[in-house]
Amino acid sequence: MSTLRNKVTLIGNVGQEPEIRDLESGKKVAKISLATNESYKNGKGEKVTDTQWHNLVAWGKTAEIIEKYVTKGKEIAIEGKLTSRSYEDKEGNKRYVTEVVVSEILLLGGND
Amino acid sequence: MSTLRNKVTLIGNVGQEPEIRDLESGKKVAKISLATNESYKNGKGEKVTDTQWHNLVAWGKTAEIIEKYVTKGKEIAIEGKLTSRSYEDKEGNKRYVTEVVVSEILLLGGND
Amino acid sequence: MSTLRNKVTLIGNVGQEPEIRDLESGKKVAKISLATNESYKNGKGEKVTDTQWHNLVAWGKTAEIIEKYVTKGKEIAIEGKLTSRSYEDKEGNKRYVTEVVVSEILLLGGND
Amino acid sequence: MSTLRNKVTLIGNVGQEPEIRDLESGKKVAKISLATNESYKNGKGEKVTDTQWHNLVAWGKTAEIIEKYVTKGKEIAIEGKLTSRSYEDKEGNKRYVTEVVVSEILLLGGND
DNA sequence: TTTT
DNA sequence: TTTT
Repeated sequence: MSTLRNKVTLIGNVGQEPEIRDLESGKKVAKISLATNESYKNGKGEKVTDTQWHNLVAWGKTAEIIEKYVTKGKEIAIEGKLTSRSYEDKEGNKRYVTEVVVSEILLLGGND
Repeated sequence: MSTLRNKVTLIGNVGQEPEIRDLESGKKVAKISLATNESYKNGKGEKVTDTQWHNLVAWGKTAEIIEKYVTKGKEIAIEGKLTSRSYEDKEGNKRYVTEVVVSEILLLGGND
Repeated sequence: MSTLRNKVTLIGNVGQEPEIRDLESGKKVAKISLATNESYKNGKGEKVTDTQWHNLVAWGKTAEIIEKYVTKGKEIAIEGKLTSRSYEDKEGNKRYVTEVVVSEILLLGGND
Repeated sequence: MSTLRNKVTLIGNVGQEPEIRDLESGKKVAKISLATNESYKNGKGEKVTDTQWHNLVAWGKTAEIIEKYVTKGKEIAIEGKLTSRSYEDKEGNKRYVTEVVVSEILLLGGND
């Protein structure tokens, strides 16, 4: 499972309460919507903010850590892999979803 | 333009000839479809290959390097940012596209 | 100046007040001693902490940001390059120093 | 063993045949001297090459992969952690060594 | 939908 | 020398 060939690192803020689901296998899955914010001056010297939202998925042990410690607004750092999958929507159209499968998570700010 | 908050690193093979477009501004845009391959043994000891395809976009100078040196099949390493944008398709449905905006590219294999 | 070929990312705490020097050119240099902490359970189930100390150097604009915002104890994330250089000590022996030349810095915790 | 807090990624060429040692425990250790090359134009428009040499150490399974596949001159990508340790030299002076402890290795060039 |  |  090469992490060198496909690696995503994000540092940002959690947009909503993580969504936790229990699988039949006993394993957990956690989904997080993560914002990465970046602000810079544009050509006219105005401050511009660019926010990107990312879909994160975590399994097993990482999902359990998220369930326990990650809440809306928290600043976290994650490392993972970029993955895409397709599915058919209700109208039978092929849809694509891109997600970051989280392999490691770090709680920043040490506060709360 | 913080690269620390949102960073993607991919090492893989180019799936097709890069698509180059000249913008009215004189700038170039390059699009690449990149495969990252990973093989591992599954529970039964069978070798499984998982290929992820990624949409890359590059602007300006990076696009020019791609036009000159990157061809189908080439092994490259890239660094960039994970971005998503939405658009409306012909039926007026909102569609999402996730792309990696390339900030740096490395030609591997030292061949040719 | 390829960042892809030589990249270091550290998230840790600043051990002492950064050392700032003004060069004759008007440029600034900042030196930081950064601790990265990692704790894990050893074979006997005991919690072990492993702290690594890193020598960081930053130039110009990055040094100015450090002078303004970085203080002892702060949690920061940095990206940079791994470099080594040698010098002769007072006894004429060749000594080696390894430093991380910082290209980007992020102040974490958003507090203070 | 957080990889997010302390991460080094290097893509470069192996300077000499890796040095392999068998430990009493049966485990192997591999040492590699890796060059990362970077070339750029200086102020006068002259092409300058800056080569950095890095000390890599790998244990166990990674060391075995190195023993089998890595030879002088090979282009490899590695991921690891930045570590320093000190020892006393023959004259009783404290010396510092900085090494990258390799957690993952990738053979590039797909040749041989 | 977060945060500065 | 930091921090949890």
